[in-house]
Amino acid sequence: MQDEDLAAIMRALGHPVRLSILRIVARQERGQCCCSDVTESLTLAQSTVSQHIKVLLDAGLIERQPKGTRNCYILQRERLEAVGSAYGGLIAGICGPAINEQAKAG
Amino acid sequence: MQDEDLAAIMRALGHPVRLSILRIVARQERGQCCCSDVTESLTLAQSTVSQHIKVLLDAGLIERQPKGTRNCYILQRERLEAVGSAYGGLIAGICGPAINEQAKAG
DNA sequence: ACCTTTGATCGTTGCTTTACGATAAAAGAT
DNA sequence: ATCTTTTATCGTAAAGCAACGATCAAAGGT
Repeated sequence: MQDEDLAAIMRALGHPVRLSILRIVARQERGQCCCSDVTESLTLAQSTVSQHIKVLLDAGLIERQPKGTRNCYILQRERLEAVGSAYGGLIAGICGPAINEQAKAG
Repeated sequence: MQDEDLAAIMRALGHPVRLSILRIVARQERGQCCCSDVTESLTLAQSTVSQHIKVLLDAGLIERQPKGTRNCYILQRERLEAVGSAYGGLIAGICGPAINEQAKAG
């Protein structure tokens, strides 16, 4: 994963409300999924929640699934885990091989 | 680590230039450290770089170390790794126990 | 004592984000 | 066919961010 992509995802994760939304989506996933559920759990206007959801959608962290009159969302677990790996890679490339600076060049 | 803190750090990591700065700091750490080094490696004004550095400082991802007329920066490896763990915890709490929704309540 | 280097900070400009209410479209219910 | 529910989108205001040049303070060099 490229720096720009990782940064974009980090930005998407960089708001406490959006972390909450991820948790809410995860929690309710097996019963119904949600969206007005999310709005109920947060003291925010529906339009605001919808906007946050869009950010998560654009980052590929959740997926939309129309279901009748409502839109359900499901976690993109693989993507969430890929972000973890990408970050791990960044850290490894930063914290590990910092011992010899030539490592990057060679 | 709390959601708000994690989100704040994510936001700090949410800009490609700042990821680059982390890399540059890591690379040069053992020789001199840097700062004008960073500015040289990036096609950005010194003030802009300084601003990005401040964001990383405030997030606790690097540390300042005055050295004569220049300011050197060093990675806060533990913090970077703590972020990885915190994210891992988030993922685990989200991707794992989503199978039974009662887990969170009980 | 003076000049230079380094780098933080200030002030500004333009863009993006966050929050809101209002509106509109799609699906279901009556 | 009409009404309701759900939710995305629009428009907007306020706050925040990213980039810049200019400036100022601190440390070293001459």
